[in-house]
Amino acid sequence: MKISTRGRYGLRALVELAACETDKCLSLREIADRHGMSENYLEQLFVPLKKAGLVASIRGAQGGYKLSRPAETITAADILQVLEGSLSPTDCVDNADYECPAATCDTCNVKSVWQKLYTGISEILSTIRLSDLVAEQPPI
Amino acid sequence: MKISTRGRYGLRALVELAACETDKCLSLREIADRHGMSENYLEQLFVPLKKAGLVASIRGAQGGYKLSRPAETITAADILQVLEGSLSPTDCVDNADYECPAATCDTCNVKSVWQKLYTGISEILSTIRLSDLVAEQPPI
DNA sequence: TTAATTCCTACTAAATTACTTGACTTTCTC
DNA sequence: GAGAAAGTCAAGTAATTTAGTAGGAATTAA
Repeated sequence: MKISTRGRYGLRALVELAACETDKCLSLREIADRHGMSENYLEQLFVPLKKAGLVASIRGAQGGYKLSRPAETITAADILQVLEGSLSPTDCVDNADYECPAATCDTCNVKSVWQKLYTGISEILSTIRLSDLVAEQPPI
Repeated sequence: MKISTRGRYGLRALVELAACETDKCLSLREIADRHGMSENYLEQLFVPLKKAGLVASIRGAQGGYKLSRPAETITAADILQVLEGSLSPTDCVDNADYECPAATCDTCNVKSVWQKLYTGISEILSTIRLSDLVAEQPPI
């Protein structure tokens, strides 16, 4: 039940973008250097983030990434959902195609646990906005 | 952010024990057969469960395992904590020995997210008692 | 005595994670 | 127009974790 570096790096990177002046963009190199991350690895995380419409890229020199929506409208749930694949603690509570071997024989006695956990995790993360995280940050 | 089979199998197995008559014990073979689990694998999960004082074993023929406390006093948090190692989504919020590389240079801007998530997960899971799960179960 | 069971140790195949490498494309600046 | 600074794309890979398997020793009810 650990968040992987994908989620951790991605969230930190997007807070960085959110903390930036409006319409200024940051290069992955800058973010990676500042946080001690691998630039190439971070690059891979930005592919799905861009595809999900959370960030926009500017190519070429002096280019980089910026948020594609206001920081108030992007939550930790949005980001982690994209980078971790899903917020659910098991496949059985969010993947319609998943066939639980236990479900067929009435032996799964704990699905309600995963359901409650999923709901709770989703609620918590969707109340956390990037703008909140920027506000928490100590001034540099 | 997925619960592994350790946690899933272990929780299901303990609900099974909780559903059993008081002071009767169940063998791992019975549980494993009923749930389509590997008996040897399940056996490995019961080592830490026993060490944590959640189950007691009876050796020899007609032996097995039973809960070592009433089902009302054992929560999903107790079990998952033991089997998953911890309920925290990152090492930085529960492991005092963990040194976050970001913390030293004030670049970690998201610790509050993991802290809130950890608190939420712990709260949810600690309100779920084995006795609740047994009560939910359809009668066989 | 035998069969059922826990206990214990070791091994292993597959998947996942966290990268690295390198070539290619776009665009700003000089 | 050249060169450098970026994003884009496709592979490869070492280390770790996961989910088991395998097999024997110790214990105990019948």
